[in-house]
Amino acid sequence: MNELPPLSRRERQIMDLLYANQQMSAQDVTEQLPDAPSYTTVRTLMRILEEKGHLKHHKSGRQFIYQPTKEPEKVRQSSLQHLLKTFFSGSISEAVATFIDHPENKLSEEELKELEAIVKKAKKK
Amino acid sequence: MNELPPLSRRERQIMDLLYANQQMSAQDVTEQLPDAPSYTTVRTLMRILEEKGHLKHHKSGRQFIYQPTKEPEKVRQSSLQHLLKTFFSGSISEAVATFIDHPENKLSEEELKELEAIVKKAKKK
DNA sequence: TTTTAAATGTTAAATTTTTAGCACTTACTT
DNA sequence: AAGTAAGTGCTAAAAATTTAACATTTAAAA
Repeated sequence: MNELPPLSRRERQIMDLLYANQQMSAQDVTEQLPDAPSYTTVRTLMRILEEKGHLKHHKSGRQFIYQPTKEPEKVRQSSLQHLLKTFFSGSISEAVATFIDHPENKLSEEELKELEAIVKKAKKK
Repeated sequence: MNELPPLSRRERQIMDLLYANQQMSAQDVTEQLPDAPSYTTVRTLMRILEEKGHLKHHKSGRQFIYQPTKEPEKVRQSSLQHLLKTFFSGSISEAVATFIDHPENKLSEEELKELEAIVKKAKKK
């Protein structure tokens, strides 16, 4: 299973929003979509995404609340892999280095602690 | 400047290859493209990408060698940002954690060292 | 319970993307 | 220098994507 064919431009934009927000109505998506088309259009696209198996929905009041079907963990993992392969020679540390290079991105206290823990744990092996 | 409209499916696939490989002929791309169409088709797409300003080329013998126009550093940065925002609540450490969770991804000696250095440097501030 | 506003269902046109054929050019080979 | 294989230029059809109008249903309000 898995290995659905790649998404179109709009489909990708919509799925990205859904992954970031966990669950959204067509309304929500319409509001957040860059260069948004009409509400009707967004609904059509989301219905298609559901037909293709990328989204599912349940009802809340009279509206449909959509969410991604695939396990977030797996999608995160494979998206990260793809990014690393495409832009960072597959190296996670190179990605972190790039992140920090950017002046706007400072590590929060919390993130720093978490990174330290990760490094410590990895060193044990 | 910047802010070119989002790429189509095939365009995205091709640009990803170009970012991963720095420079490629249409031949190279045709070989590596998933579910590849004909060589002629790939050439057309790359010409379009050049027209849109995403690629440039120079000649080598009789063939065109293409490469991305935008500064790799900027593209890396913004792709990483987008991924973090979409899948990791914007947190780089969460991404690293996810990376490590996956059994196949162990940190190489080198990567571990680099991560340590990054953490150390960040702690100074 | 009736009304009504807000949702979904259905359908189809417009546009963009994707595809590739054929003509032409050009750098190698002999 | 002529021939040829390997490339590019140009063009257009086919397919997929993107768009949205209009009809219908449905839950909430009066």
